[in-house]
Amino acid sequence: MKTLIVLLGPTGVGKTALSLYLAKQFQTPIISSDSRQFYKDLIIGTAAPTAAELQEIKHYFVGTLNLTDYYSASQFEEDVIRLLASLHETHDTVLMSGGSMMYIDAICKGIDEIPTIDDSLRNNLKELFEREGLEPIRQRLKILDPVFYKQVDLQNHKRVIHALEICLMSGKPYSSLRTNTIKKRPFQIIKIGLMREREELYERINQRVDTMMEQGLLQEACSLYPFRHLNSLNAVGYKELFEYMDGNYTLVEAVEKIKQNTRIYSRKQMTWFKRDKEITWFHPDEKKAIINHIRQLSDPIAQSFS
RNA sequence: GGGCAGUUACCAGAGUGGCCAAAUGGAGCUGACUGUAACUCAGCUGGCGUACGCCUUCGGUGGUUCGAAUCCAUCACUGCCCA
Repeated sequence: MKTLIVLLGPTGVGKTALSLYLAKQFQTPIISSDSRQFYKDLIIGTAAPTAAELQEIKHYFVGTLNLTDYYSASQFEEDVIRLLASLHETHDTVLMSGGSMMYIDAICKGIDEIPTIDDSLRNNLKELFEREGLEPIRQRLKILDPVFYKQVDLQNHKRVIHALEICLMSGKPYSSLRTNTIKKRPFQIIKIGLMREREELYERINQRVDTMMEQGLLQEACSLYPFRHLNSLNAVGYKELFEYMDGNYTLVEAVEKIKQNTRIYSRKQMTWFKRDKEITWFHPDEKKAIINHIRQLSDPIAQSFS
């Protein structure tokens, strides 16, 4: 039985370090499921694996995208599933590591078929929203997809607009495309969650931000300033420094904001992961226990005894 | 030493007699989330209780009043100005 180990957890918990360790133990390459490490220009701010680490272990999906590239959880699903099919020919076990919740779910559970939205349609609705607010968009959604209209959070403009986009793009109600089926994968999935005491996690996050600044995060952000409006740069660590460059924050305030927003992000990740009952949780230091757990689940002989 | 301004919940900051456990923002906490998701959105945030509610708060103390965060006196502290 082929296996995919999914290593996940909040940002700063220590996924990268452990992923390198597990990759060596199990002789596997690493697939990144960190949606911001995909971009080749986001290095310091995403705490991407170092050049040395990338050389030591083969990584996929690290630094493969341009900032202007369109990408989505659905494309990630397609790309990773195809990649896994070929990796599994030579590896029984493959490791995926990262904290992007929806991207992880796209691999483990699959995501429904939904048309990709044209730029022109996207821009039209964006303009409408900026000009007249959300209400006209809600009203159109109510007509085109009354079912979803009842389910959405009507305050959440991103969801409301997107739902309407899909209705217009596909000519069908969005709700009719939402099948919510979990796709069967031709491999076994072992989900390992990493967790630390909150205080410990926050300390690591704060410290990591300081380290990023020492490594030149400000310069990295400076060079990306011209691209600040791209979605890929709507990311913690960059947007705060852009605010500083605009004169809205002092540098000290910006750094403090990065720390805060990283902590908030880590909490959102935990909220998402908490409801996934397939995850087995460990402290990152429990290497032996993690290895045993994986061996037990992936080794067919051990399995027959359990 | 004299004059003026101020002291409100974790922080900032409204409120100047009843509608005040006290606006708003931030932080914190909880949660939602299937395609731009490190996005976006929601709830809670003095204590106890599911709730009607009850109890303890607005620098300290003492008053006025049916009733005070709000008025008066006084003490303490902080800031600015004059000496």
